Amino acid sequence: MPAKSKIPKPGEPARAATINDIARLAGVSKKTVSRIINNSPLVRQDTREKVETLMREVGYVPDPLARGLAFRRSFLIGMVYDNPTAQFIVNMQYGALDTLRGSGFELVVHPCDSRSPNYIDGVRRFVQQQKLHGVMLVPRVSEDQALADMLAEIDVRYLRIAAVSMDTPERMVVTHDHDGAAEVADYLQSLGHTDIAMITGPSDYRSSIERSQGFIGALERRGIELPKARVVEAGYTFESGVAAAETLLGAKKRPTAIFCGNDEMAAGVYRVAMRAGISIPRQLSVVGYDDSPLASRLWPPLTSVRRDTRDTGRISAAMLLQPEGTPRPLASVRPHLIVRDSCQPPG
Amino acid sequence: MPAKSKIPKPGEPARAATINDIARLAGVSKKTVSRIINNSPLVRQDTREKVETLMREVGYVPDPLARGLAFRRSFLIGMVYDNPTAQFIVNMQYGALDTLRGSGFELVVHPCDSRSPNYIDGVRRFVQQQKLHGVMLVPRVSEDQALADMLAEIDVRYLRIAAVSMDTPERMVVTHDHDGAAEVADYLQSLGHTDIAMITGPSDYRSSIERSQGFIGALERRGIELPKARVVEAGYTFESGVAAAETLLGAKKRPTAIFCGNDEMAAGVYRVAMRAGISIPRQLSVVGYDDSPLASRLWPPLTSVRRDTRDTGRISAAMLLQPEGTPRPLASVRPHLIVRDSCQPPG
DNA sequence: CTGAAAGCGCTTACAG
DNA sequence: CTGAAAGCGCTTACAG
Repeated sequence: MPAKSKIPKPGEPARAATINDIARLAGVSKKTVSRIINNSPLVRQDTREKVETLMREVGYVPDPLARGLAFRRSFLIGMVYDNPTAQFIVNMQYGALDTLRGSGFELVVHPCDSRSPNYIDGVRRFVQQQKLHGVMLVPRVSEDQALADMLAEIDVRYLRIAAVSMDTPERMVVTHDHDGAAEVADYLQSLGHTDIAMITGPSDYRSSIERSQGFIGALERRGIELPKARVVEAGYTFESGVAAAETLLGAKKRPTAIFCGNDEMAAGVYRVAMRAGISIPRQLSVVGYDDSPLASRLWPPLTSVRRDTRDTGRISAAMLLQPEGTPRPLASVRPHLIVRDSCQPPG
Repeated sequence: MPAKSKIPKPGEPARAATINDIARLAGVSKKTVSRIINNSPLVRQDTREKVETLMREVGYVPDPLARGLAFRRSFLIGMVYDNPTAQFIVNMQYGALDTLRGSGFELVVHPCDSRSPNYIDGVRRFVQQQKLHGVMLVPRVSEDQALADMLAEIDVRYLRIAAVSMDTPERMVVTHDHDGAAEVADYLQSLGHTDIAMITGPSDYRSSIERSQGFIGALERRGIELPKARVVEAGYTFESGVAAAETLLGAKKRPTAIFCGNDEMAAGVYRVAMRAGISIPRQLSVVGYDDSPLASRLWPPLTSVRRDTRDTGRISAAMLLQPEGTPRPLASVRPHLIVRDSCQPPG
């Protein structure tokens, strides 16, 4: 045994306790302490209690760096995303941290550009170098099968948040955008609208496809057909919403209601309507998706589909912390319509 | 020496190279490799080049967990904040990651509630358990001297982003909110406004104090006095902006221009003006602060003070990566006014 | 249920 | 300028 001074000399800063200190003070081997840290059942109940009390008294917390080195895996959860909506990202982070807090795990963020050709390489380096415990994949990167394949190949746990299931249940949290959009269709139909339009997000986004199909399908079930000219694809941005609205509202006969694939594009519709002197909701009803802070800042306050992003983050992180191979049903979060003042029956 | 098989058997997953592999392949000791990793000058140039080439070929990256354990310090930068504005937080994260990317450091986020009595304890645990390399303190937590004192006491590097300097230069990035607000004053005066009002943020926020004093001081220098009744304190939120605007716009004689301490509160003024039938900018000029996405979504687009948050994040992270004790002048980012359509000369 | 030995992949003294 | 030994604080086989 190397002669190591265990007693800090007076005036010396109090060194944080280690597993050796706990073992010595409790009169057990460090292996037993390790078993307790890792919740092994192979410890007598009274031994466990004695040691746990001691750890609490001393304020002992195992060093994640040392554990990580021995485990070959850190105590970090990565969040990978490529999303322009700040509030969505922040809520997702809050949610993940709600469940991580107190668990000894921390959240490492990794925004990226999924249009860049080597972004998957960037994620791989991130995950491998940091030996991440698991990765949360947020839309739209969550929809990228090549990314998921890469992660599976290097054998790292990941969780995909997406509009529909596209992986094994233990790797998915499904947000049911289809149903959220269908609820909008039902609402507009119930108000009496029949000449309805939609501004969709990019057609290579799964969320966008689901919102469009959910909306159009539900209208059809209620006997309302959406002509091709009433569906305009845009880019989920304010500017693209403006352009799409100009097309739609510049038509000889204007629709009486527009459903937008997100709130940003709905704000674009507001802008064009304002400039053209079209009154919302008197002459035009508008619905968004996201229920972002923007929705309630606009005038009139925008009716929109809320998704509980923070809860999605909570659930996702919890699934990543579960012991591997835990069988479980598909996890879901459900959107719902928040009715404000941007719709009324057609004039 | 333990007999360890260095050659992976065929079919075995290729184990990542370690410092031992590099040392053996290069024919030097691992200590020499370590010196190269850590940029020690005590290595002959040709040795360095030979080893660096090898590392590149093999794709060797030192394990941050092992280095962290030996250094007693991780390769993680923490970002601590308590801020309701999602875009601000996200931009700060982007900025920090701009400089962290490729450095081997990663960003760990830690939102918190500075009103909670034990939040400082929470930050301490976060910093100590993860053995963070450094911490970025974003407003408003950056203004909390008790937090900074705690971090100094446990001897961890931190960096404070704040409206004015309140620490040693190597620990500060100053955002000069005073000057941003003064620019607004000059602008409104130049348009001819004399009956001006201000909605301030909370008086215990340094940013709020600086914006108020900067605004009021600049007006005074131009001969315009702001009566007490024209300055209303609010809470940096939309709702508080609505309440403050009701007070200001309900007065017998309305001001012709209102400067708001942030865009959220300016959106509140828009809301009240809209409901009261007061036309912006014809009957009322409005200016915000932040230049958030909201500013350009509102109608009319809001004139606002832009702060380059992403750049602030970049600079802050860079300062945390610098070798300790690097002398340097005070770091600054400067705000500037973005003129849109929410102001005109008083009618 | 418990423990002694070896190892995870690095760095820090200490020599030379 | 370079290296052999010991250590950072944990866990994984392997024994008992």
